[in-house]
Amino acid sequence: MNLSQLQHSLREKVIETANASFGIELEQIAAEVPPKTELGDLAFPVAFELAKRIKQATGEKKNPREIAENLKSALESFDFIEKVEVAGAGYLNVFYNRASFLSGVPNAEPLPKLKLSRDENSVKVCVEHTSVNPNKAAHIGHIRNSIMGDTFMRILRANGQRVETQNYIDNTGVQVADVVIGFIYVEKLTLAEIVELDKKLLAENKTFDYYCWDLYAKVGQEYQRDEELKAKRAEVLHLVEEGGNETSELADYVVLRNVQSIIATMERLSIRYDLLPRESDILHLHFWKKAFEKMKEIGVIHLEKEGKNAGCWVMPVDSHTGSDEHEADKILVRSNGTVTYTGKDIAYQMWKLGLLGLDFYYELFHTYGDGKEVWATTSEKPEKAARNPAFGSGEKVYNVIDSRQSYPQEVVKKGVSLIAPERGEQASVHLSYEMVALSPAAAEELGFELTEEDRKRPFIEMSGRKGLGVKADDLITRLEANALEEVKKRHADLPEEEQIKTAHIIAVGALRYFLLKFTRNTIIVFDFKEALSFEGETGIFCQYSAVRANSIFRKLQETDLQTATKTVLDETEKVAGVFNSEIGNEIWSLLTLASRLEETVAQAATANEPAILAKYAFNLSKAFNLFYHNHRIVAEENAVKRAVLIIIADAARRALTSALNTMGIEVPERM
RNA sequence: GCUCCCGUAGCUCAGUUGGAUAGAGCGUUCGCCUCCUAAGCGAAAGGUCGCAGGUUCAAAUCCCGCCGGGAGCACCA
Repeated sequence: MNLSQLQHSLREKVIETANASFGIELEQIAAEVPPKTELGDLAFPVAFELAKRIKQATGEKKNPREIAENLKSALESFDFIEKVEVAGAGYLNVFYNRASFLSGVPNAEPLPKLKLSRDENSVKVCVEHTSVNPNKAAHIGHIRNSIMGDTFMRILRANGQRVETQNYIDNTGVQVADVVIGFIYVEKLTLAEIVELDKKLLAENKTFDYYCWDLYAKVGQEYQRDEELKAKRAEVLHLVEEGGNETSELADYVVLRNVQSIIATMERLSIRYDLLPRESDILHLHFWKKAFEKMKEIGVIHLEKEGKNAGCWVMPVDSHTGSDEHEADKILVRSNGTVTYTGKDIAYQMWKLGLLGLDFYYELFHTYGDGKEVWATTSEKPEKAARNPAFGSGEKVYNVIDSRQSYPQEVVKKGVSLIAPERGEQASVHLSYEMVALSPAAAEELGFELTEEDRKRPFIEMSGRKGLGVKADDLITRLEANALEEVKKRHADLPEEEQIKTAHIIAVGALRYFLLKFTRNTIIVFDFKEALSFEGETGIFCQYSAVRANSIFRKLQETDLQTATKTVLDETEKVAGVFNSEIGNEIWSLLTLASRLEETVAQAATANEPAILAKYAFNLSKAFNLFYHNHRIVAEENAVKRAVLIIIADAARRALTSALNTMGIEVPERM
């Protein structure tokens, strides 16, 4: 029996007993972890609730402690239970039998459900993340999106679901058009010349996406003083959308190179994709037309006859009240007959959920070093028979998009649920998160001049248009360099290749943890000092803790773990003695924390909150560091104590390693 | 104007479906490497949980009203 099963049984028993003894039917009862180990392993504050319910039902006033005493005996009969105490005003505190619990630990897999992720029968869900406009390099804000999405994908997989990861490519948007305008009208380059430029940049060790970053900002400035240039946007945008012309060919190249860059950047952070859906294909394959027909058929949208929305197809959104400035209705088709972004998004969301009745064609986009493939959508049926896996049709779709998009996401969700009420609103999840902004100091460090007013602001929003932001590759490179310096200090004897590899793992751990430790609706005000810190609550702290744990087992004989397992199974009484000694509570608390991994991963999944897992990894690391500091396993002479310590250290390192892997953080050999 | 988010230690943040003495990291002060890695460990100082009401045996958490900060509400994408 594992911990969560035990908890479940205890809960059931409490509910059953409450019904039998007092005739009260409890739906769900709270179980919590007591604030201190001395207070037990699990607490039920259920007696308070019962006292209230009894009073309501019979008018009889009962003391919560008395009620708790009644429930106590019912729980004590369980196998793994050492004792049950009534504490405080009426808490029911449960103490597990430590020795018998420990004997079950060595056989437990750290994340048994992890294996199910390859099960073809498990539920399939889609997670869309990254979706950077392919007109420039990715910055730290995009990285938050990708790390959030990638980690959430890992959490879902650890919970046994099949997950398809999609990175949406908006290749026909204005941002791309802006950079295209920059190339054609500002830089006055042809496609052939751009290709040449690209090669030249490569030779100079510069990158195309960085060049576009600067060009995009430059175009933004040009727009401010050149109205004519700005007027070209609509024309260029139209050509790009239409396809099959010189401008769109140029755009295709710009998009391709930027997408390649973004994928390379993300791979540095261990982030990969299954599919790159392209907006142009949604247009060319007329996804919207199909969705539009369905919406008209069902009557969820209507043609506005009069008023300022006359001639538009609109969908009512009841969560928004209308005003003079803003209508309560959302326009999906403009009076000129073209579809809005939100309209397209509804059609696309339907495809993701397998509700549209249309599909893309696919082509191989890229193969990662280990053979894993990324596919992209296309509009044309490929000549050779496609050997791509089936894409889309998720039971549930998670869109990782920042909170500023909450309103359009709500409209999409609403629209889809109206078309397919059987799937409802819960099929579409907007995994929203707050933006990453810059502290005024960080903005100045990047060379931006701030006004007095700006300096007083709590944060400065990043802006691709202004070229203001911390580029992802720059930050990763800086973290790697700092880590390498430290690794060289500590492990001068290691071959350089190893040092670089270690530094890379450390840098990824630092960055991923940094962006995961904040809950989703906290605005991250980026500060270089904090982001580059290698001490305190960091990914490095967690990695270091795991590395130390592993170093214990490097020092031990290979047979020591087996011997310890046997000892723990055979010497139950002596093991109990160890737990009853003065170190008992401390080592036990580490063990129970380690055993809570599975529960924590599940919690992170249901709460849609990766930060829960990050906090867990940090707390587990902290607890292990304390344990490591207090006990010398290798030198321990008492065989039983040594065995207990070994089993606990092993449980802790397995749980920690799994937790970190679920966050996409590796544990290096040495650091 | 309307909707949503935030306000917890000097700073940055956690705080489970309401629960026991409100926690962590950084910073400050003071200790700890003859010992499995000091990227570590320990100790001290630091709080009117924005303000004011309400519900409850119990409120940082739920409700109402204020105050302060942010985002969104396009025939833009």
